[in-house]
Amino acid sequence: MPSTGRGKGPAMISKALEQKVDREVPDGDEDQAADGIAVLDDVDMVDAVAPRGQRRARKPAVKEDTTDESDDDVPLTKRRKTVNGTPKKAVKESDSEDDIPLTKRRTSAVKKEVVTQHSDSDSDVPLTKKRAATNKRPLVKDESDDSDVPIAASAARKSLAKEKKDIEKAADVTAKKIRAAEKKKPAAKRVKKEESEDEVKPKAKPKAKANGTANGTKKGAKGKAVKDESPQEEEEEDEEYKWWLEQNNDNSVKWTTLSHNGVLFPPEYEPLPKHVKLYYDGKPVTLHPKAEEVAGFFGSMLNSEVNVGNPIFCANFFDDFQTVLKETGGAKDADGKKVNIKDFKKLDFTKIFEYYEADREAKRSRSAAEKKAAKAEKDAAEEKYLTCKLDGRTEKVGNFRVEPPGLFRGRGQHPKTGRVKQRVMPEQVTINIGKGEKVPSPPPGHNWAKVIHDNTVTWLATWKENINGNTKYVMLAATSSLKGMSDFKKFEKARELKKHIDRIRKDYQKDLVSKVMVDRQRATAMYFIDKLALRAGNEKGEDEADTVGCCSLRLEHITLSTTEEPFHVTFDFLGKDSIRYHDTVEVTEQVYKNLKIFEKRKSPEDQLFDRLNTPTLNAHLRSYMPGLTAKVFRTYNASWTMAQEIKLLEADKKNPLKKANVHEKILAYNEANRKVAILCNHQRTVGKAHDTQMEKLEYKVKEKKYKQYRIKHMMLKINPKLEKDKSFMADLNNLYKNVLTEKWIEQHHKDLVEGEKVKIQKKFEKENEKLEADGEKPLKDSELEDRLTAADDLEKQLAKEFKDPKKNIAVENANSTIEKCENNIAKLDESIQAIETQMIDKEANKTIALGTSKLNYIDPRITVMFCKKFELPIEKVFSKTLRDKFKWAIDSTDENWDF
DNA sequence: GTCATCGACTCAGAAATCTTGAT
DNA sequence: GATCAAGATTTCTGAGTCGATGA
Repeated sequence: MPSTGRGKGPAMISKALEQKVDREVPDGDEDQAADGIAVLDDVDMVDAVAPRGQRRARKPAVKEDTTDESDDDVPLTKRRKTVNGTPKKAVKESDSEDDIPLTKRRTSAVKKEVVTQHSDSDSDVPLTKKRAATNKRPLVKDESDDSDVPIAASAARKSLAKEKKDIEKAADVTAKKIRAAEKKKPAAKRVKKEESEDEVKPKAKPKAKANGTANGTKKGAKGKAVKDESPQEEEEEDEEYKWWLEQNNDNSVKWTTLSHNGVLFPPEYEPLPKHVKLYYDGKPVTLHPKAEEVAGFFGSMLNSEVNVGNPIFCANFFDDFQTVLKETGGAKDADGKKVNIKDFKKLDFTKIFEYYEADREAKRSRSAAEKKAAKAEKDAAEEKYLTCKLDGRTEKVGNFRVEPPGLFRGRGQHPKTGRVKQRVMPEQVTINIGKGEKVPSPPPGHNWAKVIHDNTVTWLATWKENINGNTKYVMLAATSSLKGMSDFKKFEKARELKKHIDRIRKDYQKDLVSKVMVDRQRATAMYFIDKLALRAGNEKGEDEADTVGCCSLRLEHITLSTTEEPFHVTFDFLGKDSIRYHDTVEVTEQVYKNLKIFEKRKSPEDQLFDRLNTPTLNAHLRSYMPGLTAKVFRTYNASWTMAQEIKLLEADKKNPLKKANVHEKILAYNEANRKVAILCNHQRTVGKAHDTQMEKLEYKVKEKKYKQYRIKHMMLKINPKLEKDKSFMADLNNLYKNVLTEKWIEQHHKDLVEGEKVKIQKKFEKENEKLEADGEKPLKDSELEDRLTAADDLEKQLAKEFKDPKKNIAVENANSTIEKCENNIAKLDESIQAIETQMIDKEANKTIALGTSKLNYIDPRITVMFCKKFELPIEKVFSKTLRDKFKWAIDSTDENWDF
């Protein structure tokens, strides 16, 4: 694991160091340099240290003594912490300000800002340099080296960065407006509002239909999503608990009564049939069922290249497999002699894989009735676990199934990936249930680990997994009231940040030039968290994948630009789930300078922000707003971006979206959604079939263009004078030379003939099947041969056309006129356009996952507002589950709602 | 008082399953 | 209306965040 590199940099930033870095940084725009990036020579900012060496709040020297700096030379991890884990600064500020209404606190904050020379115009500088990325969703893949970086994402991120300038300006204006409005309110009311901010409930409209469409129409008539909403269910919905209409100010108590039926254990292991064996060194071996089960874990996933192709996965599996073998008496050959399994490469799981594949295939190919029966049986077994009673209400349980044993699939280079996840026994499971409620029975012959009655938590059952010692929980479904309330509070907190964002931004811009290293690092980190939506970046252990977030970035994860592209930083690191973040962004000159300073005296594997960690950062953020953490910025920026994108759509009076068709409305929504997904770096792996699917679409386009080409030739036959029409002939030649090459036409002709043959053959076979079923004689083979001559004729005709299209493409319909031909060409044009739009959309979504942002980051009320404003049925953008999850938003939001 | 560890929760992409639409 | 592939949705469980806890 790389060293933390903590405390390697100086505690204070000397003027000499600043000047040295100044000489090193590439020449930038003079105006920009003058724009609020001066070194604060006149304001001596220091880390004040308490007499006993305890860290003190950072204050201007004019107000506090400048003392020993030694503490700043001490790595963070070695430093003494602060009161109750909260740095003194936060404590001090909250001491002095916690009791003051936020609106009043703001006044003092503004006063502080006045003393600085800093201008906030830095925030107006676009994050990335303007790029000639005219097409937001390029169809052609960039030829750059970063083959696994989402190209579309990268290009779109650039355009998003340009928009961010306006988005931030709007945020600034909004924050000021909110505070101005609150200032006008009577003081008593203001205090009350701020105190209960977290508890404000969305207002439900009197007659809102919880699950209906946004515009009040009946739910969509198609699809399963709506099919399973029976009248009975609707009736139940009417009696449903609308928590958003009630006040509940107690955060610690999650429920009063709770009853449930426990958890569902996976079925016992079914040993393989006797003839299905693991092979070692070419010979079949017999294993104890326990070892066979483990071999089966690996054998059944041979097609999962991402796992079995990973040497760590294989090594860990083999290690655990050998342990199980030892414990169970090892492997034996056909004669019952012991086989020493010591070389992974000699293991052959093919037979096991084939067995499980055949099993999967058999399941897939069951008849509809069989599938239905199996599902009914499964549903019946699960029924009692599906719901629980919480405070007398029926609520859905989420993951009531105990995770089955298998191989741990750690993402990326997780050091434990491939290890055996053991079967969870009832003796490991703790049940949480209401006092006096009937405790669910453990499986026969077993006991629960414990039964507790803790109403301050939301889980129903828990156990520890054996790989990382992590706790697993059975919790309520996302559609439950508990999760809904929690979701609502999350978005309200993000909305609360809206009021403070301008001064937070001003403050960190100011701190970017602080003389105190820790402040300057924190400000730079905040800049990244705010502008790039980076995650906080907790410290990670040796036994986890090496992934980072903002605070844990190392020098090796950033590259500062050279003179050609001043003030650009390239980020290249693995984030959550080992998803690569690779992007070059433009930063302000001051941020660039800071990074240069932070790099001094460090190695690539050292921490960039060696004086910062997530608790310190979050403690600082809490000083602005109760409950503010780095994570809130992601929610805020995602929702704010979405809301601004929708405002842009609204502002487009030339092309009113309200009048557009449903498809265009969905596209517009997805386009905005995509911007949020790009901001949050939500990626997905490119589907295996993506390239072939794109090729198919491309072929379809060419096919249609070929049809146009033929029609144009027919037009020449109908009206030979067209040959003198320059524009007509140019179109025709262009189609031939630039779109349809000779080679392509030749191949297409072959495809057409082949297609015709297949069609004839299939029709023939089908007719024969029918005849046989009716007990009649099948058609003779000679009949098929006769019919196939039609394909031969087509082949001859196409060959002639290929040789001399002008002469041999004949008018197919005697009634054809120039006008009819033109109509046909226009129709083909429309169809081509539709396919091309589909291709652009498909390519744009190739590596970007829209779901995560829709599910977790975009305030659902923005979506509901969008649907109501532009008259789009909500089910077009929210699936059934999302409609259930966000019932509170659907029920309480109108078209004028604003984030 | 400090700080590593733990507990409880949210967020995340892959895989599994279901639905839709073209042929 | 049967079949099949593509697309949409749901499920699963690993990976984060962040506050609390206790040595």
